[in-house]
Parts: sequence; structure tokens; C-alpha cells
Amino acid sequence: MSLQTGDFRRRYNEIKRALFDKFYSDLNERQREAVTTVNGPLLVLAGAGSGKTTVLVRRIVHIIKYGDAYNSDYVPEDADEASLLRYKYALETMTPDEIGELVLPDFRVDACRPWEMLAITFTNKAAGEIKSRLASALEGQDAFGSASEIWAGTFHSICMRILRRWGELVGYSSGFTVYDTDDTKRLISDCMRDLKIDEKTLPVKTVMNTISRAKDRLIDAEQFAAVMGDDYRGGKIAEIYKMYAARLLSSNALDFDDIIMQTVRLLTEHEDVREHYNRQFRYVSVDEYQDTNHAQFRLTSLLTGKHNNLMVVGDDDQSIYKFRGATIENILTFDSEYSDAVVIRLEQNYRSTQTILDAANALIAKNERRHGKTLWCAGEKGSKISLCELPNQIEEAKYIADTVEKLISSEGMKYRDFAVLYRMNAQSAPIEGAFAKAGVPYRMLGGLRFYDRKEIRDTVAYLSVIANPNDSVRLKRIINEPKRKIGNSAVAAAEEIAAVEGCGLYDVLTRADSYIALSRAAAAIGGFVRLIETLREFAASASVTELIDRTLELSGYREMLIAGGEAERDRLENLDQLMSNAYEYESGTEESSLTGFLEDVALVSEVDRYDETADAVVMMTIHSAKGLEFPIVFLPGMEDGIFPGMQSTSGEELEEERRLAYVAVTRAKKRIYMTRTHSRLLYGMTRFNPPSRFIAEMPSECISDETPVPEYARRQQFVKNEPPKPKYKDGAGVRVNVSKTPPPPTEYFGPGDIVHHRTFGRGEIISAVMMGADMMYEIIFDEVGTKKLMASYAKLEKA
DNA sequence: ATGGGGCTGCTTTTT
DNA sequence: GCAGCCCCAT
Repeated sequence: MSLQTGDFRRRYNEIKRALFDKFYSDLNERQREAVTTVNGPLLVLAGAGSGKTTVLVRRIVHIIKYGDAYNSDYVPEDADEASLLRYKYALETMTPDEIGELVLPDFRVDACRPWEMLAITFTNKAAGEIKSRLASALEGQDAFGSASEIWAGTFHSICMRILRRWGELVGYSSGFTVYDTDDTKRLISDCMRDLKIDEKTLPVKTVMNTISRAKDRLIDAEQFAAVMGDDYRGGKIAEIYKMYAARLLSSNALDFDDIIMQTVRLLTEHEDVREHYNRQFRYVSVDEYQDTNHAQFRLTSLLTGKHNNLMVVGDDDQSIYKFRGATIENILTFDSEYSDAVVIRLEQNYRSTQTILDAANALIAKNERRHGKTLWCAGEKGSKISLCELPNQIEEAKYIADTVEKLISSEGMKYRDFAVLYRMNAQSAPIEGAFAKAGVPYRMLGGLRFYDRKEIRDTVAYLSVIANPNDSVRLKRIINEPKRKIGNSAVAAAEEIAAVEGCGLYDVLTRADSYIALSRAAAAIGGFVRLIETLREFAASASVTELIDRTLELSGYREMLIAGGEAERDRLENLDQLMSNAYEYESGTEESSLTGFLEDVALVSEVDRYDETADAVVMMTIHSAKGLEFPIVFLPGMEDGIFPGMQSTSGEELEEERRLAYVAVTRAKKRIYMTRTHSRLLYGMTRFNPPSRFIAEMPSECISDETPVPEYARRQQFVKNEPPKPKYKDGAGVRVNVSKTPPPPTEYFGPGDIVHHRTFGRGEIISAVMMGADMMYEIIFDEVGTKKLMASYAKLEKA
């Protein structure tokens, strides 16, 4: 029998919300709304630098600590006027932190236990960030449970956790292997060889990509064949897909796409498993939702179940992974997919100056397919974006190095304040060169990754075979590494036997001496099998670290490298590094195992080589810069043909490039230096690229052209038959035929002109250089590629 | 079976 | 311009 009146209840809830609002006073209103919107589908459109991770983490903590207290109207039976007074006093005197810790738990309604919370991210880095922030938010508050019980991880690690438990239901026995891109490529390549499909007519890359995209869309080999119908190329790929899938299964292996796809299959086909997780995961959040593909969308909705407590966070304007299957539709249609979804926009930016945001806003506004957001900040306008044209990529690199040094000496900046972000890795070489020459310390991301090095891959392959002898891709990788006289022909023969007998390759090897086809290599094979068996026995009782050491010893791999002398020194060091990684894994994991280590190797890329504390300029692609921020950003290669790339000059491709430009610009906190070159040597070809269209898409008042000398002498060297690209600011881009003085024998052409050649057909001039009295053209022909031709010999016509 | 030399081809990348 | 890969010669 409650004595609480309606008025009391209203005042109770008012003061409760005021307490929450004070607790969240360090958040802006939108952020607070996102954190306290607990039930039902929620889409948070988080602009660059808008505190997205903060919101994600605090919302999870909010639900675990307070549940739906903020929105609920529940008033406890024993609440009375005295409690109101107490709360009012707390509101006036306590700090936000004290309120959060001492008062708000009183209001707890329907809170959730940590293991009922699922938080999915894309990268291990993001997962690590979220985990560590959750850990510190929940530290020492055991009443709420431990942050480590929260299911926070990447799509792949979450799925692996599910598959390790239920994998048998979809045909995988325990200890299954994960194939990475390289393994996948080898396996597909093998399939193509066995199907006698020439890699020249159908590149492995294409096949791999097609199969991967199919898996993204949850299309299996049979369905794929059906969809392809009698399309020749498609039919061939369908054949490969079928064989590839069968071989993966017989190797007890999954590729990256399978990890998602098979989990979806598991949850679709096994209602009990699905219900198990639906009951468990009362709340689901997905980060970087703009990068999800269809399979991940399905997975999310299967895991979420009927309660629909699904929060997705992302920025449609930062969707830059279409090429690897991400579909921006997921984020664009979330609010129609979940019709009662709450949509919250985080537009206040805490990172950049207003000038940078103005430029970014104007740029991205050119895209059609977006939810629409406008970033703003409370801070200052800041300096204009600098733009500079340099003669070539060497000068461009020098300019960057000089500017770094200049700003360090004149403004006391540190090397680590600078980032050079480029569109393509190929752009990095000259910049590296200039930094090296100028003595600028730098750190480059995106070279060969640690686990992609040959010696590491080989060693990991040994471990994989020890853990799972059915893993034929890895088996083949190491069967003759180091050389032990088991050549391709012997392996091919053994594979054939395996195919005929329908057993594994390793099984055939164990009985090598009973096959005539293998008689020549039987002794060598026997030695290899004994090696693996010895190591398997050893593995049963040894640690992973010891196993690696023993493997390198007994296989002769280490010996081989030592024999290589100085040249192989790095490789030996890398293997030591692998052993210390294994050691680290074992000391940091409760139930360490060989399978666990291999899974880490497959799914966890190396612990970020990007050391934020080192005082060095950082160089990386724009793609890998997503999510990072730097005081000063250099954007070299602001040229059409580079950025946007020449194969993305219109439509969806161009929109994706523009999003990439948006990502690039929004990385900068204080200043941006854009550069472009007059001529650029790339892939051994000199190109003359016009300025990037993205420059013109930014408001001109945001940009200041710092090109040093008004005219370079070099302009004399190049003759064009048209005025240097119509600079008409006023009026339409009408081409005027100025001073047409074509010196005989031919009309001269300039870069960008489309010409026709009697034998080579249609082509585009990419460079025109005066050589003596003649002109040398470099032309990309549609049919025959690039040719260099002299004007007087080539009978070129304007096309 | 192995190693060396020519030829192609080549955005972006995490899992 | 360079690297990785295939083919060929040993």
C-alpha cells in the first residue's frame, strides 16, 4: 500500500533525471541522449571526432550499472520525502563522480549483467580500446560484475567463440583452422590448377574476390552456381568455388568469410543455439556500422533476436571499404529496417578547427547517398588549408620534409605531431627518401606485416600441421621447406592418391612406402612424417614457446637460416620475436593452447606497430588513418588520377573516394598541407595529373595557395596545343582555340587529348615532351597499353 | 629438384 | 620502378 502521490512520483523522477544529467554533464546533449537511450533499436550517426567511442562505452556502462533507470518511471515503494531531500542535497553538493558512484545505483532498474552485453567492433584495436575503457570504468565495482565478462570483440572473434563451442553442428571438428588471405589464395590457385583453368584468363585475385563477395552475401557454392546460370566466366568461378569449399571442409578449415557465414548458418539452422544467445545477449552494440557487409548484418540481427535492443554506431560519410564488401546500405537503411529506431546525430566535433570542418562539410555535401550531417565545433577558426604545387614527386617530398623542419624550428612542434596520409602505398617511397635525406625520423605503416613474413608463415604452418594434420595448405607449404627432397611431382602424386582414395594428404604421406608413385620420395616423406609425429607428441606436453623452439630445431629451419649467414639475420630475429609473442600469449591467457595461439595469429594482427609515443612523423594510407588524429596532416598527391584514382571518377566509386577525402581532412586537428605535382613518376610512367577535383569542392576561402614561384621554368619544356587547362573562374569552360600555330608536319597534342593511331587504335596522351625539333608522346592505348611515340613518325589523329 | 633470370602488373585492407 | 612469379636450364 503506497502513500506516494502522482505528484511525488513526478518529483522523484525529475530529481532522478537531474542527478543523471549532472553525472553526465561532461557529455553534450546528443551524447547524453545516446547514452541514456537504452531499449529498442538505436542508430547513432557519429561524425568524425564526435566522441563516438566515449558514447559507446559509457552507454554500456550505463546499462550495466543503472539499466533503464533514466527512462523508467519506476519509484521504489520505500521512497519518501526524506529520500527526495537526500537526493536534492546530493545534487547540490556532490561531484558528478560521487553521484554516479553513491547515488545513481539507487535507481537501478532492470540492469544487465556484463555477460549479457555484446559489443562488436571491426578491428582488434577498436575492441582493445573498448575493453580497456570498460575495464577502467567498472574497475573496483564488483557489484556490477567484471568488465572482462562483457562479450566485447571483433565480428570474427565473437563468431570464433561461438563456433568453437558449436562448430560441430555445421561440420567442423574441434581444433579447426582459420585460413588467411594467403592460404586462401594458395588453395584457390590449387583448385584452378586441378580444374585446368588458366590463371591468365581468370586471375586468382578475381576468383578470390568474387567468392569472397558471394560469401559476404551468404551465397554458398550451389546457390552461386545457380545464380550464374550459363554465364561462362561465372560458371567457371562456380566450379572453383565448389571445389574450394569442399577442400576447406576436408582440411577442417574456415576462411575469414566462413567465420561469419558459418556462424550465420549455425544460428539460422539451429534454433536452440540461436535462442541460447538471444536469451543471453540482452543488449547488442555494433561499432563502425557503415563498414558491415550483408552477412554481418544478418549475424547482428540473428544475435539480437526479438528484443531489438540493438545499438549501431557509425558514420555513413566514413564508409570507405566498399571494395572489400562493406555495404553502406546497412547504415543508410537502418531506420527503415528497424522502423521504431531512434536516430541520434553527433555533430559536435572535438578535434578540428572550424576551417577544417568547413572544408570537410562542403566536400562531403557533394555526395548524394548519405544521411546528412554537418560538423561544427566550439573552437577557433584556425589557419587555412595550405595548397602547394610542386614540379614532381621528388620536390613534393622535399617540400614536406622542409615544412616539417620549418614548423619544428619556428613553432616548436614535435615530429610526432605530423602525419603524411596518402592514397596509395606507392606514394610513400619518395617521401621516405626525402625524410631519410633530411634526417626526419619517420614511421611507416603498411609494409609487410609481421605475420606475413615468409619465415613466420612457415613456422606457423608447422604449428598448424602439428595441430591439424588435415590442414593441407599449410602442409604443402612446409613439406619441402627447408629442402628435404620432396619435390612438386611427389606432392602432386600424393595429392592425386588422396583424391582417389578420398582421404587426407597427410594420411597418404604416412603410408608413402605402400605407393609405387611415391617410391622415389618415400624415404624423404617418411622422414618428414616422423618429424611431424615427434613434434605432435612433444606438443602434447610442452608450451607453445617450447614447441616453436623444438620445431625450428628438428625441422632444420633454424639451421637453414644460420647457414644463410648475414642475409638471414633478420629472419632469425623475427623468429625470436615469434617465440616471445608466443610467450606473451601464454602468460596472458588463462587456458593457453596451441589452437588458441594459432587463432590469435590468424585473427589478431600484430600489436600495433604504430607507437604513438615515439617522436617520429607517421606515414600511412588514408584508409589506415581512419579513427586516428594528428595536429598536422600532409596530403600529398591531390591530383585527379591519384585521388580520386583514375578508375573512380564517377558514380558510387567517386562518392567513396570523396568519403575517403573526408576521412583524410577530418584527421587533422590544426592544419592541413595539401600538395600536388605538375608531373609525377609512378609505376615507371610519368603522368601529368590535373589538380584533384576535391580541392575545388572545398570552399575557396578555406584554402590558401602557397605555390612558391609563380611559374616554373619547366613550363617551357612542355608544349600543349591548348591553353594550360582553362582556368575560367568566370563563365563556362568553353575551349578557345588560342594561337593555333601547329608546326608542321603534325598537329601537336597535349596531355589528356584523345588520339587515334592507325595500328594501335584509340589512346590518351599522358605526356608530351619536346625533343629537339620533334615531340615525344607517351600514350596509353586502349588496346595495347602505353607506348612512347615520336610525333613525326606516329600518324596521330585527333579522335 | 633447385636456382636464376626475364616478364608482368599494379588502389585502398581487416579479419 | 620494382617485386613477385613463372619458366627454363642445369
